[in-house]
Amino acid sequence: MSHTVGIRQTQKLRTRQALLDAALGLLEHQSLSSLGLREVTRAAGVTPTAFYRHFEDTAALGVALVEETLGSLHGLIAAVLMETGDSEERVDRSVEVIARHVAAQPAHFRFIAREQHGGVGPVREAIAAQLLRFAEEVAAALGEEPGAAGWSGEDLLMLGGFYVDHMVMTASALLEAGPEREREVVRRTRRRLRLVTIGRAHWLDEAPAPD
Amino acid sequence: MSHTVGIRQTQKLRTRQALLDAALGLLEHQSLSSLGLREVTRAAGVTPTAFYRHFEDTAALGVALVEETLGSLHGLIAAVLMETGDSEERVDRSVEVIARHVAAQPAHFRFIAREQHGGVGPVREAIAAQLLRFAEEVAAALGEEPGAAGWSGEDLLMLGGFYVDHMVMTASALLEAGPEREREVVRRTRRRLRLVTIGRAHWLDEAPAPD
DNA sequence: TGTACATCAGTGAACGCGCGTTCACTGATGTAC
DNA sequence: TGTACATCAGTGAACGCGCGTTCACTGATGTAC
Repeated sequence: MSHTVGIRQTQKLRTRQALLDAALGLLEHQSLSSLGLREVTRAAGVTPTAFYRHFEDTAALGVALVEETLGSLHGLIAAVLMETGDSEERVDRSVEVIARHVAAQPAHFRFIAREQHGGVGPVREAIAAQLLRFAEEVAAALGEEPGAAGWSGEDLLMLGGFYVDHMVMTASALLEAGPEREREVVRRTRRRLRLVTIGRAHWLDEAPAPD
Repeated sequence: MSHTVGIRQTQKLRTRQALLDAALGLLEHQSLSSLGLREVTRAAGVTPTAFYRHFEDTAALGVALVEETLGSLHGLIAAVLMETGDSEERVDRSVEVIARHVAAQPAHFRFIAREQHGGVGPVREAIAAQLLRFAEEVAAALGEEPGAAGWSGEDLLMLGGFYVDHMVMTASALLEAGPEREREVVRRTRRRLRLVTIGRAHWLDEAPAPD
């Protein structure tokens, strides 16, 4: 009961991680819906039957990969947005942070970009749920800013979702571009976000009818 | 030589279309990379070997589907953007046009959204090429507007790409939402585009340093 | 128009292969006393 | 601490199945004369 961890559990978690890592590697060049169970176990160095000790099927493994990629990121973007400095600085910092994360874990983000609209329902839903949480976090962070005075909750969420969608889009574009075109993508993304920043500054002056 | 069409060619095209239609139907619930050749021919009502008379493999069929979906759309969005009326009207019209097209051919657009970042390289490239053409067309249309005086070619292309990316994003969101949440997605999309419109109006006043 | 030959879209049998899943098992780890 | 039993992560053989691709073919359509 007062066990530290347990050799058995440690080893089990190690195998589980080996399966996740092997799958992630294979998913760089294919979609989850075509990923084979045997293919994963072969790459992980275990027998096909061992797979069932960890996941019901490859879809369940996909959901676990979503958690691994996005679960630890909560709070990060919102924190950057709440840093001191003017809007432009903060936007630039955000883009930088995304670019760095994508460069550090390219396979994880490629997986998210690929499966966000992929053929495996449970994985799509897991990604959508995580991205919604991000949008809410960003909306809350934006709501703290002086410039957000007078903004409705709905508009803040619209804006938060806008930013999150662009982060995903940017991550995907960075992966597609490769290292040599990265600067170009970063530059374009900054300009797009600057456009949004300018729009935000004049939103209340030229606010639309409530529709 | 002065043949009208040729019975043989007519029938061949009919079979080819049956393969494309069958594939599109199957792709509503799976990705191209997991689509089987036999699966397609079974749904189309021909033998597996007949497939090879039309496509080298399922990737080639995917590229053909990209052409079928996006090839006929060129000029359409640009035309809407060049209509008379103020910015807000034109934006609303654009969203309407997208929503109508997506509602009319949901399977085609789901395919594009799914495969834009999917596991099949040639298809990803075909989609990227078509979307770049759209971005250039939209940029050219925007350049014609009085409000675009003073904009650099690069910024126009940035903006055109921005709009195109959002069209794809919107199409995908509409499909994910289903008919009952469609109004909500349309409303949110309009607000996002309005934000961009406001940003555009003040872009030159608050233009960034050339970086 | 009629005939003889060429073309070629689609057929059907056959192949070897890797798949997901089942089952009884092994042996190291965990637990109770 | 030592022993006897329970647990359970991973094994290895076996299964039936659908896959992509090959090949020689058929018979309707096209063409040359």
